[in-house]
Amino acid sequence: MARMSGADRRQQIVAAAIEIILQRGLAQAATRDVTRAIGVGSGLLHHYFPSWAELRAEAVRQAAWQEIDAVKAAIAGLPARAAMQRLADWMIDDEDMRHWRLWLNAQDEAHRDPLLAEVMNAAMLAWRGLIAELLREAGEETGGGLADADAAAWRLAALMDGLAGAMLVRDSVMTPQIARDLIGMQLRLECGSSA
Amino acid sequence: MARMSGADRRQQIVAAAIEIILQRGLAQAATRDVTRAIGVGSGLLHHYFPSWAELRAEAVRQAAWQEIDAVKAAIAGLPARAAMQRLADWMIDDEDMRHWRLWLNAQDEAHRDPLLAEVMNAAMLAWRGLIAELLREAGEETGGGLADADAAAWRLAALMDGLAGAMLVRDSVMTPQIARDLIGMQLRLECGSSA
DNA sequence: CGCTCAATTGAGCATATGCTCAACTTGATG
DNA sequence: CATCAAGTTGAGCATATGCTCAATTGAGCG
Repeated sequence: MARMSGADRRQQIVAAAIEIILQRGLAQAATRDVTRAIGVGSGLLHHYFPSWAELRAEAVRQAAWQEIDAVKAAIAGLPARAAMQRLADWMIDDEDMRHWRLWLNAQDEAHRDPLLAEVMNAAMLAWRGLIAELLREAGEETGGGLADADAAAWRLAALMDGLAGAMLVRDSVMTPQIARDLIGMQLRLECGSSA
Repeated sequence: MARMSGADRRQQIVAAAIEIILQRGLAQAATRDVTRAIGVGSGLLHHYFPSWAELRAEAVRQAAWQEIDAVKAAIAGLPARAAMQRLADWMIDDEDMRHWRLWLNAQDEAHRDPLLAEVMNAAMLAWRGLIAELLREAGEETGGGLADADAAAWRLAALMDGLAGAMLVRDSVMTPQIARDLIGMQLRLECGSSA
């Protein structure tokens, strides 16, 4: 393969790793898949990442934060209530459930891998923080409500995780449309029945 | 190993497989772990189960239904509202999250394994059915409420899955106590604020 | 006793994995 | 041009996996 600067190569490896992990799952993805995908020797991967566990964790970290940033960008400027709905739609419309596959897979694997646990705890914190902030703003818009935005954010985040998990099972009866409605109803339960 | 009847041996293998899967995770559990655990040759396992995928699916099936039956037994006779709370407590108090580990791991893996998908779809249907039934009964007790018990059951089941997923991540900030409170609040949101 | 057949064995094959290391290539620098 | 460090290679080791198959064991039966 052509020469590359260290930083570029490193980033290319991470990007390839994300794709492979999406295709094979965290547990089945292998270093060889990554090196073959970008056409480099196996030694090169280990030159930039001492172990597969570290590359894997870095791949999940980048994928997770890319997703969080993308959602932030998608809701920027919207009033809080609309932003909340937009956020839910964004998660549901996700092509082929790309991000959910990685997110839930990583959450599951984080049970056995300390590096992944670190990454996921940070990402989950940011994710709930984003939701909580929107809920607080939405509460102010409506004038009254919302006793505990953090608790409501926990419930909404967990609900979305749970519905996504159900959606991911092959031949599941859970569809994006049903999920959207269930989340919408939850929003009304949490914020009061306006809108 | 001592001789055994076919049926007994088969069941012993499944039981051992459940333990191994709990320890190593679905993706990492191996036939050798199972045969070593009960001290039999590798050929014996394949005599009863043509492939690891089938044993694995059978193990998950039995574990899932054992859990559902155990919950049913634990809430038998209780009034619906109390039964709902008991069900939630049962899921949270689960020692070392044994059942949740297997449940969420299987749900995640069901994305790549058609056999597991079949098993999980059936188990999830029964699980939501149990919750929906309790919610309907609880609605009658309280006299009024509960517009859509099936939708509420979806939300409660998904919420529990999501919270359990968060709890499973190493060093997660989610604790059994917080989860219990969040589920309790969800129950009040769904059923109206009585109790 | 011998017969039969289900239960059981375990060496072994084909394949896969993470990671090492001595050697090679190449661009920049003086 | 020579030098040198950084980028890159890939054969190979140790280990692990699912599964096969010819051979062995042993309980029950006439």
